[in-house]
Amino acid sequence: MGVIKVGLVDDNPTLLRNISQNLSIFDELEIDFKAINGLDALDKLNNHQPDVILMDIEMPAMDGIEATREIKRRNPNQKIMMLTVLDREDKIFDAIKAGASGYLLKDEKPSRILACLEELIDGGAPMSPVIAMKTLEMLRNQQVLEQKTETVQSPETFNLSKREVEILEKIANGLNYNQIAEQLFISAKTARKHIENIYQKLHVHSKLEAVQIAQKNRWV
Amino acid sequence: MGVIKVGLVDDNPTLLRNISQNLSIFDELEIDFKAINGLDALDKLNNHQPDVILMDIEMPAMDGIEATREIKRRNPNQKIMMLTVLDREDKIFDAIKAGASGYLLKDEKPSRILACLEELIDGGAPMSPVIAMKTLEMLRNQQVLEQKTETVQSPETFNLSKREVEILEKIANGLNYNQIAEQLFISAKTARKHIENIYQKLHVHSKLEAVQIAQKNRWV
DNA sequence: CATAAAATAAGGCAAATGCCGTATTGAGGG
DNA sequence: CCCTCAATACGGCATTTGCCTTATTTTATG
Repeated sequence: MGVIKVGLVDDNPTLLRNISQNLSIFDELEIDFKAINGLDALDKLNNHQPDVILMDIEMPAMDGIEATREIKRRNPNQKIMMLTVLDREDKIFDAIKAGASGYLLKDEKPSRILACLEELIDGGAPMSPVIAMKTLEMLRNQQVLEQKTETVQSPETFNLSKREVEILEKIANGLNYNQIAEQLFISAKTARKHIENIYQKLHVHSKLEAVQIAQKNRWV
Repeated sequence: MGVIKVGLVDDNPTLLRNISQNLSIFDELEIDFKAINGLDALDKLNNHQPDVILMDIEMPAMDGIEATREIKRRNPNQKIMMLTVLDREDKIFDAIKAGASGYLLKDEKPSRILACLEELIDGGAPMSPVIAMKTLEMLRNQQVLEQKTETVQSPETFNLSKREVEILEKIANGLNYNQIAEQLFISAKTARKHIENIYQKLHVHSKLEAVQIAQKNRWV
């Protein structure tokens, strides 16, 4: 691995210069380009191939999230690390969703930034401690949310036959007895009988309730 | 911050000794206790208060995931870091869900483990690069799943009045006209009129379809 | 092969539903 | 002050639905 080529994107000229100077003391990397917003970055990428882009979030014209999304769309292999003062959860979310592989706060020491850049190149996902913790929390919460909607039961639990599940699907599609009969090539009377049996097995008394159970358990 | 007290949990005696020796060269930490499985760890915790626990995953009697869950249940503030050779996604998932705040692979250098322990104590969530990347991927995937069920519209889109949404909720609860009328202190005829109006606005022709739209858009 | 379970079919009836009117009242906006 | 709209209310009617019964055929399953 040779010298790491870094692209810097930040709308604040002072910060941009500071970061640039702080990083340029390291022989392990070189500043490939500087951009002052997302659009500018996209433009710069036309004649630069940085190993990694350090991206601010809040910028005029095109913010870091959008820019990340667009850059990753054009080149999915481009490594992008968010470098920002923001640690708002929704922004972390959006950044990760957009394709960022790392997320550092601006108060990290230059040596630490260098270490993180190397980790990123190496296929890792370096994050500032606070960010990493929030990421885990998001993951945990999402899991909890999914678990709530769990407790699904299979049709077999209710002794529903294959045909009855099929009928249930038709009911869920809003069809009436005649339409169900037509689609399944049976008489309307038979369709109704099936549905009566379904009601008994599910302990319900209307299409509406039957469909709700079907949907809750993801049979439809 | 004084010396970091570390609890080690691993069923492999050789590994346990190796880790212990590798870490004991640092003055910044001390080995508080060693345990050979989850149950043993729980027992040891009765008379030890380590700052952090380094936990293996695959162990007999009680594995690291279960042990983590139980330890966090008893003391939510206990910091636990998984230290394992496994990097299977589902295990990472489970470990995070169980309450682990960090996840390191066993091939990390001792100095790196120390740094991660310090980061953990500091409120961070240190992870080996591969793990961190997988964590992000999981988060991204979950997001994508949630986005699919998006495209929700507000009741206002359909010009539904407040009362009509209220009626819709009752319908979704499986009530018939009379029951709705009772609960809202109006006549059954009025309830039916409301529902007729709802049908027109939603372009549907049955309770079932109306409720499905309501559920799809999360009005209920 | 026997037997049970599932799928098919039909008749009948009361209640619920969907759809068509009309009409009054009160609140809010131009 | 007028006008609209939401909310209230009622009558009628055709259709759908939920529930009851019985019965034949097909399909596993031991």
